[in-house]
This record gives sequence, structure tokens and C-alpha cells, in this order.
Amino acid sequence: MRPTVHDIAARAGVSLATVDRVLNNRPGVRKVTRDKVERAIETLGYVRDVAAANLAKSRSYPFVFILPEGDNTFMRGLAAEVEAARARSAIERTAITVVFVPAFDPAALAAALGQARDLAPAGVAVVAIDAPEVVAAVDALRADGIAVVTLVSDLPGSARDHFAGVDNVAAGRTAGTLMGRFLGGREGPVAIVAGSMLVRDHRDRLEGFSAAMAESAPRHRLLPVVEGHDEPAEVERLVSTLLAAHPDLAGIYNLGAGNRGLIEALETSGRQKEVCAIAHELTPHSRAALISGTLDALLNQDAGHEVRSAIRVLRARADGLAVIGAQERIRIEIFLRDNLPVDPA
Amino acid sequence: MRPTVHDIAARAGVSLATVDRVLNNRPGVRKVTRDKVERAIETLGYVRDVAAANLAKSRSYPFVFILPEGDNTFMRGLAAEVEAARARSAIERTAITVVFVPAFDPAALAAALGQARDLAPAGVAVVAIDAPEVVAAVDALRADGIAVVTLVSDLPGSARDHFAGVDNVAAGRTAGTLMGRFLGGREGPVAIVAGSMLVRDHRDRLEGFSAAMAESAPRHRLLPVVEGHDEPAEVERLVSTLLAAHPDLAGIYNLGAGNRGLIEALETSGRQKEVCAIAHELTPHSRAALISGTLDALLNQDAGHEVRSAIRVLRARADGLAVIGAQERIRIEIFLRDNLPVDPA
DNA sequence: CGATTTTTGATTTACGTACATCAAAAATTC
DNA sequence: GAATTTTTGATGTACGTAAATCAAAAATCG
Repeated sequence: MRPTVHDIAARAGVSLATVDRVLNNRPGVRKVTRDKVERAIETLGYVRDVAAANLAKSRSYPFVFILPEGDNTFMRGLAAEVEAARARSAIERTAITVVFVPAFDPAALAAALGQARDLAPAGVAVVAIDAPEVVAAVDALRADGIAVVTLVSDLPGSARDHFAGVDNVAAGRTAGTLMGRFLGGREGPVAIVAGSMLVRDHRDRLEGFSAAMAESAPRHRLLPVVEGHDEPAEVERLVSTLLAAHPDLAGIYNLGAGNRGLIEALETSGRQKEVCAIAHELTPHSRAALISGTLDALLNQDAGHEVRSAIRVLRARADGLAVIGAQERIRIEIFLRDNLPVDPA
Repeated sequence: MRPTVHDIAARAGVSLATVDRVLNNRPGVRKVTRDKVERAIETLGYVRDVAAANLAKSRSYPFVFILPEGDNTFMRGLAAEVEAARARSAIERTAITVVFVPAFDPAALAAALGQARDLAPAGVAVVAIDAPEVVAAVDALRADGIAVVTLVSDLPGSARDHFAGVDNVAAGRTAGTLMGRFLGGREGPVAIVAGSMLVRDHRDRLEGFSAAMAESAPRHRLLPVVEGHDEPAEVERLVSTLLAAHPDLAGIYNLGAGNRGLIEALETSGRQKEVCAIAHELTPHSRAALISGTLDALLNQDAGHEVRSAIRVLRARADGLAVIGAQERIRIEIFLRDNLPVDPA
């Protein structure tokens, strides 16, 4: 049977109250006694029963999640995952408030962070935009002792506690290597579609992709990046224009959202088999396109993992505990039509 | 504030005892009263506090894990993950016993399953070997009401509750598609190295690989499968022989363990860049070979995920709860040098 | 209707920890 | 050695649920 505080008290020859004082380092214990108790804890291998402790404390963790609005499928999926976490909040003793802000709008985001601060939560998770006012708002939260985790897109230069997202330079590199190898002997330029160079994750992916392509397929020319603002309709126009302008187009890398537009444009052109297309995020649309062969590979970050990781980190920070970095690292998943999970993410 | 049993009692106008009877469906409650209580539960949105419930029940889950012996890195990693779970057992209320049996030995495995039965655990997790005596031993456990989960390698035809591992046909297909696309315009046959056709996972991978290669690279001839029994030394001999016999070898797929032998043979031959090599399981050796370019891609199943999933499922079965299949599906991870996680699995 | 069975209420103990209070003992100071 | 401060003990309550007991009330039966 697992040792309890009573066992420690007996073993150390002290009272329960003293054990409690040591365990929760309350004052009023001589060092000799403290040592005795700590030795007993050590030899018995006592581990505090967190469930019982939380029950006794009736602790709760109020968190705020700030997510972008818009009909981008990935972000909607992320919101759904936060909602799922909210549903679990009863048993996890978290109280999650979700706030939506206009996408790509630094001022609105900074304002939302300010309002979150007024709620005095234990922690805030935010899909960041890389702008000075956002950095300032995050730092203000931290100054109030509120834990902050960036989600999906990071905010380097701020005092955020943690980034719950993938290494986007590595993601871009992965896409570049796959593109280079899939192109094989083919000739022709490669196009790149981004959402916005305002967000850090897109800039990072571009950097990684360009570098890896230069290594794995140096003879392929990269066309200038076009920005589709993660809007399917805009992406479709851009890609159609690219396809028309470059009859020898060998590949397309969409490093942002708006895959519906990419897929639509490719299939309308009838060149979906000749053009090697790589994109991000597994959604019902991208999934179908991967199966049909319009998309050749898909990189993915698991939104559910990211949300759960963010919550774990926020809770740990709220308790003043350390975070095991390796355990919270979000993986870059590669999907081909053959290793698709049965359920759409 | 979250509702408790007291709130339900008050709302339904019954006593605490009656609420308890309904919640744990004990006998002695009229349907009218039961309905009243259930309506109160519904309207208040009551969710049982599992932590408090487990505390009150002081429930514990004794599990037995049966793993193969041998110095195969993946299996050692799996054992380490089980050990890590054992370390967490204090806070998770599990009591895990680990048993090691000789690899590829159906009789020994069946005997171990029999011994596990004598311990009367709540559940057993086992790396299965596809043999009739093993099926019989698993079915005997199930007949005793002991939950059984197969780990890594499945046992179809048995009464096991769940398989905590990847879809190995899909894994083989993934390898086949990657191989086909990576080969690009190259010519030459492709070799396949397996561990043993005795275990289901290897047979499944072979099937998937052959099918996908036939689709994506039909002109490449597949050489007859050779078996290396997951032993690095044996794999090295086999691969060296293959390399010598086929100067035009285009690719090698190692669907079993023993990557050290594969890597050694390739690097000794000096043909590691010409031959496209795809293997399974991320280990320090395979990781280094991926970075150096000796291996071109690596498929992986996360042993930690598998162990934790197995425990979740065993616990759910022990409590008579349903398992959310989609949540327990283990993904087939693809690693290129660019998306390697920072820490070796 | 009374007798019997079934259903319900009231109450208590327990799980392992947190936290508070007050008294008792020990150590320290003068 | 007395007065003071610090340390320790004893004890109780709380968290939300499980589980048991015994009495009381209600329903059912003959």
C-alpha cells in the first residue's frame, strides 16, 4: 500500500501537524525535526496524492483562451478543441473562458489581452501576432503574475512562459525536402502561397522551405511569395493566376490556410496530377484532396495536442512547477494518403 | 460553482442516500424517484468528481505487462516507457507488474499469460505472437474477466479487448509510397528485410508495402523477403549479401528491427547515398543515420503513446466503461531529417 | 384494515490531504 | 530559575464521493 502522511508521521515520530508543516513548508519547524520528516518521506517513498490534495484545496484554474475569428478550418478546429477542453473542465478543475478577436489585427489582440488581464485569470493562452503592442500586452500580463502561453504562432521577444506549437522553420524545411524529392527529375518553377507575413509562423515556414529547397532541388526556381490571407477565395484567384502564368509549374507549397482555394484552382486547371502540391493542416477538404491525389503531402500540427499542452503548461506555471520541455514539444506530422488517421482531425 | 451530490439531493427533493443509489445504480429506488433524480442531474449538469470518487473507493488497478526480451532497441524503449508508467503508478492508482519472455517463442508467451492469470490482475497488456496457444491463453484470461490489450503486435482471432498499436498494413503502404516517390526516375530492384513472418505486424507491413509499390512504382522489381529476426548482426549479413548480389539495387525497406545492421552494411558498402533506405522506429542509431543521409525516411510508432493508451484502455475496461476508439488510435509517424523531434524517442 | 414488503431518509465513517486552532512542551532569553 | 519565545501535538473541519446501517415512511398485498 502506498504511504500516507500518517505513515510519515509514525515513521518520523512526529505528529501529523508537523508533517503537514514540512510538506507545505509552513514556518515553525526546527531543522532537526524537518530533516527527520524529510528522511521519513525519502525512505518511505512518499508521493503526495495530488487528487486528494486538490480536493482538499478545492483548487481551480481560471484560464482565458484568445483565438482569431474567421472561417479558416484549422482555427475552427482549434476552437473546437478548446471547447472540448472546456467540457472536460469539470473534472480537470479548470474554468476556461474563450475570447475571439479579428484575425491579423494586432490592436484588437492587444485590447483583448488587456481585457483578459481584468479577469485576473491564472493563465492566458493566445494565438499571437508578431507586433510591438501585442508584446507589451503580454508582458503586462506576466508582470501581474499571470502565466502566458502562445498557441500555434509564437511571440519571440515577449516574456511569454511557453510556446505551444510546432517549430515552423523545421516544418518549412520538411515541406522543402519532400517537395525536392517528390519532384524527382521534373523541371519547372515552384510557387509559394502564404497567409500573411505578419504572423511569425508563416515567416518561419517560408525561411525553412526556401533553405531546404536550395539543398534538395537547387535547380528549381522559387517564384515570389504571394499572400492569400488564409482566405480560400483569395487563394483560389492567386493560384489560378499562377497556373495560367506558368504552364511549366512543377510544384506549389501553400504554407498558410485556405486550402479549399488551392484545391479548387488545381482541379479546375486539370493539372492537379502534374503539379506537386504540399500544404498544411489536415481538414476534411485537404484530407479529401490528399486521397484523390490533388495534394501530394500534408503537414499537420495536432490542434488537440496543442490545446492540451497549453493547459498542462498553464496549470504547471500556476502551481509554480517546472515544465518538462521535451514532453511538451509538438510534433510536425507528415501525412500521405496512406497514413491518414481514420477520423479527420 | 460545480454542482455536487448535495445539490442534486436538494434539487430533486430526495436524500443524499437516494442520490447515491441512483448514481451507482444500487437497487431500491422507484422509477418515479429515479427519474426525478436523473432530471436533477440533467438540469444541474452534474458530473461525478472522479478524483473524489476514486479517493473514496480507494480503487487501485493491478496490471501485468508482458514484453519480449532481447536487445532490440525499440522493445527496450517500450520497456522503459512501461517503467515510466510504473513510476507514475503512485499517482495514477495503478500497480504494474512487468514480465519478460523470450522473443518469438509462442509457448513461453502462452505460459507467461497463464502465470499472469494466477496474479488475478484487472488487466494484461501483451506484445502478441500470432499463434494458436497464445490465442487460447488470451481467451482464458478474458473468460476470467481480465481485460487484455495487445501491444505493438496484434492477435486477431482472439478475444482481446483492444489493440494498442499502429495499423501495420497502412504503415507498409506508407513506406511503399515514399519509396516509390523517392526513387523517382531511378531503375533497379528493391529489397525487403523482415524480422519474422511469425508476428502479425511484420506480415501486415509486407502486404502494405508490396501493394503500394505496385501502385506507385510498378516497374521496380521486389526481391524476395529475407528474415533477420530483429538481430543487428544477422541483418547486416543479409544486407551485405543483397548489396553484393545486386549492384543496381535501388532501395531497401527494413520492416523489422535491427537497423544497426542495415546502417552498418550500407555504410560499409559506400552506396548509402545511391540506395534509398526506409526503415522503422526512431532510435539513437536510426536517428543518426537519418541525419547523415544513410536512411531516407523513418516510420515510427510512439512507444510512450502506446503504453499510455494501453493503460487508459485497461483502466476503462476494468471500470466497465466504453473506449473512445478514435482517441486511442496510434498514429504512424513519418520522420525525415527535417522534422526529427529534438529528443530521441 | 392490518401485515408485509419496498422505498426512502438520516446519519456515520472513510479516502488522503489542507488548514486552522489551542494547548502543551521544549528551547531560548534575561 | 523564571519569563518568554519557539516548536510541537492534539484535534477538528473541510473537500466530494462511496458505502453501510438503521429507522421511518410509503406502497403493496391479502
